[in-house]
Amino acid sequence: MLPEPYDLLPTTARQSQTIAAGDVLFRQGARTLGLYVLKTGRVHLERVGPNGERLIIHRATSGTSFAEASVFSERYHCDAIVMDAGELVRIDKSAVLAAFANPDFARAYGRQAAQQVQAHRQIVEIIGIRRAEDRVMAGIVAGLLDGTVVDLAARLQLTHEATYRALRALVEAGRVNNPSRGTYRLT
Amino acid sequence: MLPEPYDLLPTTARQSQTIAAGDVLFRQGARTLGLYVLKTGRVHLERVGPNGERLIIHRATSGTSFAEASVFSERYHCDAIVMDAGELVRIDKSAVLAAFANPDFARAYGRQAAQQVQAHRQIVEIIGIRRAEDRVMAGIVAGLLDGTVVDLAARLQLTHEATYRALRALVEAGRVNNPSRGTYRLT
DNA sequence: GGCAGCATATGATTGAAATCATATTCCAGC
DNA sequence: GCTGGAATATGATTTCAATCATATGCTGCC
Repeated sequence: MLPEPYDLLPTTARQSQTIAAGDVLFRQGARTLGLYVLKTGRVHLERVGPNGERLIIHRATSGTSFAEASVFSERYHCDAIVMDAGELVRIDKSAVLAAFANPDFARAYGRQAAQQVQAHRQIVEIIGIRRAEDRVMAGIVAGLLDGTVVDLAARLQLTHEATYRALRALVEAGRVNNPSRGTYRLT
Repeated sequence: MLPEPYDLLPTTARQSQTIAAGDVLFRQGARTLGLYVLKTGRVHLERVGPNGERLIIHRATSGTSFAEASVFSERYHCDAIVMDAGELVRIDKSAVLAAFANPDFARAYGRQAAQQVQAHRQIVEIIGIRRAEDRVMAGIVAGLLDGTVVDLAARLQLTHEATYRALRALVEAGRVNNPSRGTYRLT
């Protein structure tokens, strides 16, 4: 099943496809087809700077959508390149635009988008915390430690070494529990 | 005039108010009234962690909206505290929810939200760049240097000193032009 | 016109996270 | 049940941004 709000769209609006590493889903300047929901694998969105630098815009991970803004645009503004093989669903631009006439879809979209914006703002604030220990603590408080420590480290823009060290310091300070290897929770 | 998409709402949905430093716009747990558009001043959104830590969720700046997700929620999930005096507009939750029945509003909302999500993802990617020089370069390529260097530094989560040094290095490397004191642009 | 405050700018020192290295545990797949 | 790869974990070293310090230019305002 697709994540909200795209589960409300007719099945005709979706198109599943498998992707292999190196595949290019779209190129900067190409006509927009719609957005994507990544089931498995990894996809990078990249843009080439004026002097030829490759600038990563976004790294899409399993279970998330990307290129949502393409629904409102004529052309893609970046390249989408598959890093790891997997599966995705393409969702028709026209179907999404049409669905905005349905208030239920519109509200579901709005809710989802507003929550995502909020989550991103919080991430930016947390990443702005300089001390690794404080940053990891904030990340845990924000509920970012749902998967592995390696995942947490990536979300916090820290190396996993720094994250492990911060976790140990937090455990030693009694602010975090470490009931078993690899599991940490708030005291 | 209000930023998109709130300019499409009836004027009855808005309520202007002046705010003073220290004012509390809402508290965590309070019934939601709606979202806010900050005209001038500064507002912090904060949440108290389980162990009493104050965690800043977001720092709203002039011209931006905040608490958008409250439209879809019964209770505010954080505190909103005025840091610097200014003016804002409160926008009724019910008016926004009703407006989603208007496809024009819904699409404008969707477009705005999708673009904001995209911008935030890019910021997160850029902030993840370790070397100050590369980070500043990416920031410039992304068009983040529209105001002062101090503003750029804040957006990049760098100190302004590090940002100035990076800019000088980029100028010396011929990657950035510094036609006059305080102005930098891509070569 | 002078003063306060902020942006610009850069040098010296410090500190903390990145990097490099290494070991163990866990799990999936053969 | 073995093997390879990833997560967990921690130590040693290096690097580079933060911090502290200082100076100048610019702007608004009293």
